Amino acid sequence: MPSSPVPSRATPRPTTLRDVAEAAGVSIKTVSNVVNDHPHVRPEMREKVKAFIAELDYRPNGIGRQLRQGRTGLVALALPDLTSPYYGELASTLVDVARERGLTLLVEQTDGDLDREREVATGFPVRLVDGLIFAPQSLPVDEFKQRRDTTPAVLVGEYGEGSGFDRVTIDSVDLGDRAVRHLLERGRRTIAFVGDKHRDAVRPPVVAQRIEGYRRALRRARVPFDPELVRPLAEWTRRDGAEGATALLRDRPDVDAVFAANDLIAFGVVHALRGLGLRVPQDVAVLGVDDVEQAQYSAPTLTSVALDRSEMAEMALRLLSDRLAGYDGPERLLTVTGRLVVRESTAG
Amino acid sequence: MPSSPVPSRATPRPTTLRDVAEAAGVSIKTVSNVVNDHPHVRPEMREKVKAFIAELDYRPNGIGRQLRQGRTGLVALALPDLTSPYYGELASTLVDVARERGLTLLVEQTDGDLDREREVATGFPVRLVDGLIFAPQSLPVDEFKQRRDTTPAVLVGEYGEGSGFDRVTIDSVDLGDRAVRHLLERGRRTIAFVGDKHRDAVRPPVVAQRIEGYRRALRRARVPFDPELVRPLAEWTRRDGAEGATALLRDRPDVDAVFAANDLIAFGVVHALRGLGLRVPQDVAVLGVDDVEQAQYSAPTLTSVALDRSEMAEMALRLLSDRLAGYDGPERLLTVTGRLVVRESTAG
DNA sequence: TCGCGTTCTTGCAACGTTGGAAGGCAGTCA
DNA sequence: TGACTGCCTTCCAACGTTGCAAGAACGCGA
Repeated sequence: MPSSPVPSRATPRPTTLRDVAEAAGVSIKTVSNVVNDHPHVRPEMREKVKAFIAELDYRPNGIGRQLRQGRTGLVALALPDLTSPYYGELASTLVDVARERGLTLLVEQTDGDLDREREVATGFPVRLVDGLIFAPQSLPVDEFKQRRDTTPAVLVGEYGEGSGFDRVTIDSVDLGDRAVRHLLERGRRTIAFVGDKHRDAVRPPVVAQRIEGYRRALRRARVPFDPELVRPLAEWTRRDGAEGATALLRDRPDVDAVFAANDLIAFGVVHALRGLGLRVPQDVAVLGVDDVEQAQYSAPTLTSVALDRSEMAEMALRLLSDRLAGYDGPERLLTVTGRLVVRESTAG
Repeated sequence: MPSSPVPSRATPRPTTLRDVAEAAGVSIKTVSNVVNDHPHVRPEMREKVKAFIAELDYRPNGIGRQLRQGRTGLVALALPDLTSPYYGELASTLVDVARERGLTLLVEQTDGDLDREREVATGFPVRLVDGLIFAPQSLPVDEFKQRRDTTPAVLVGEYGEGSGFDRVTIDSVDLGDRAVRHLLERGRRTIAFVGDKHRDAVRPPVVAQRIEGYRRALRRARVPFDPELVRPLAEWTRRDGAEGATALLRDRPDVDAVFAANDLIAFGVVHALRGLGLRVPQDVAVLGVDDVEQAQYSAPTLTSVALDRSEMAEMALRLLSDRLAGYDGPERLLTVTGRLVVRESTAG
């Protein structure tokens, strides 16, 4: 009994070079030459083959091509969390810039979790990407240094000093200094830092640097450093920022300014202060970092230190592209500096 | 003269099955059997090979494997923009859910641009992904319907009625109805809709549905529909929301409530009202859609219609996984309904 | 008519992997 | 000792593509 050939709605086998070649009555290689605009094909033949390509909707199979060429055009982007506006905006510009360079990003979220970051550093269990753009939070630098995976990697963020890898970094000491100097200039003297963090009893570099900048500004202004004003948070979120501010004001009702480690924390802080009946900026000034879009629209609008995300994206991809193109020199470091954007939350 | 064999710091060729096989003195296939936990390998041999795998840091080359297996485990995610909190949060959960299912997402941004969306629909010029999750904005459904690419696709959002594709959709008529009913219940009568939009003189379905819900609620309450209260915006952004609100209040100083098409617009509206010296909610109540995280922390906190992003992500990946697993039935539709979350911006 | 160069086209091999079939070996039983 | 069995290992082919080398067709001049 002949099997009834019911045409399936299911994915038929996609068209391959061979199909086009057979249809056009030429060899596979000739079709390949047409697809890749290689010479040695008569114009009329070229046209003919192109017609068949269009008719059969042939599109090269990336896998075959990449197997042959040894590269995929894929780059892994590993960052803590796409939902935070900072990383979301960074990822967004990275996707665009990568596209311009003919690369496609593939996204991994680590949640800043040590194990997940370790996996990323070790290398994905299956080799698929040509490169890695990585924004680690918890991973000890020494561990990353011993990475055996040989695909080029670019580190983004304050993390990675001494790792030997290309980096796009932020001068967060300077950033903290500028932020706190601004608050001091506005006459504030009891300035809290909200967003201290520890991983295994060590401050991640981003935290250490922002606190160092904070202390540097205080020192210059001869305002004594008060450890009680440096407030820890479990996570840099609005929620924890709000909780942290509530605790801060219970312990130290005398604070007149808050330097929040990022804008999300700052939003949480403002929210909590409002709940406590305190006015921003009259009673307490608040300043954040990242200058996320929302900072221009919050009430009050938020003073923040802006970091140029598209510049960072450009830099990261330049570093990576050079490695992919074979650059084999010593690691390179590009640094972004913050720009203070003054708004209502620190007025007066 | 012998060439000096300077060990290059450049990417050495990664370890392959062949390397491991040679090192261990067995055949390639035996190593492959060990890697894939296949039978017919003596335990001691298995251990021995595993030792060499670890020593040489062998990890299978994804391309070779996928070429053989005909699939990549990659899924393209095409959405307008990662920076918007709604899409950022959606992408974030999609990435996580996909990971659980052994899939990796590869991100494309369309900016809601017709040409970019057309490219996505047509299929990427190089075949690389097993499936597509797509949130279109501008593409006419008829055009998508004629898509020749045979990789399974799932549409996310109000878009896609009659396309014949699997969809995860939002009941935005119901959503608009609930939102406006809430405003009516609070005694508001002059309710504006901010966020009308046209593409080629046609409203995208998301807009059409929210406006229909708005009108339905008015009709039920016997409040006459006033076209002047339906306000167009070029983009659903904070900036345009603010501009739209300014224009609205100039034309119609009598409005007592704004139903914003999404939360970003709502933030812009609140910002503009504040600039005009109007109080929210006393003078004008404001309500948004999406219930982004920030809605809980803005001042005033924002009433919004929540959409369960993780439910949507689960649904989208379930639909897609089934197709990848060979499901070949008719298209399926899963619908998410909104949940009103009442906060300060519509109080009193 | 032949040889030669040019232009176009084809065949072969290889990238790294895995399924299936075939091969080798040791042990068991007659 | 030989045949058989079962286990372990190897060999072969194929996935779709492209670089290289070789082959075919053609035109032109001698």
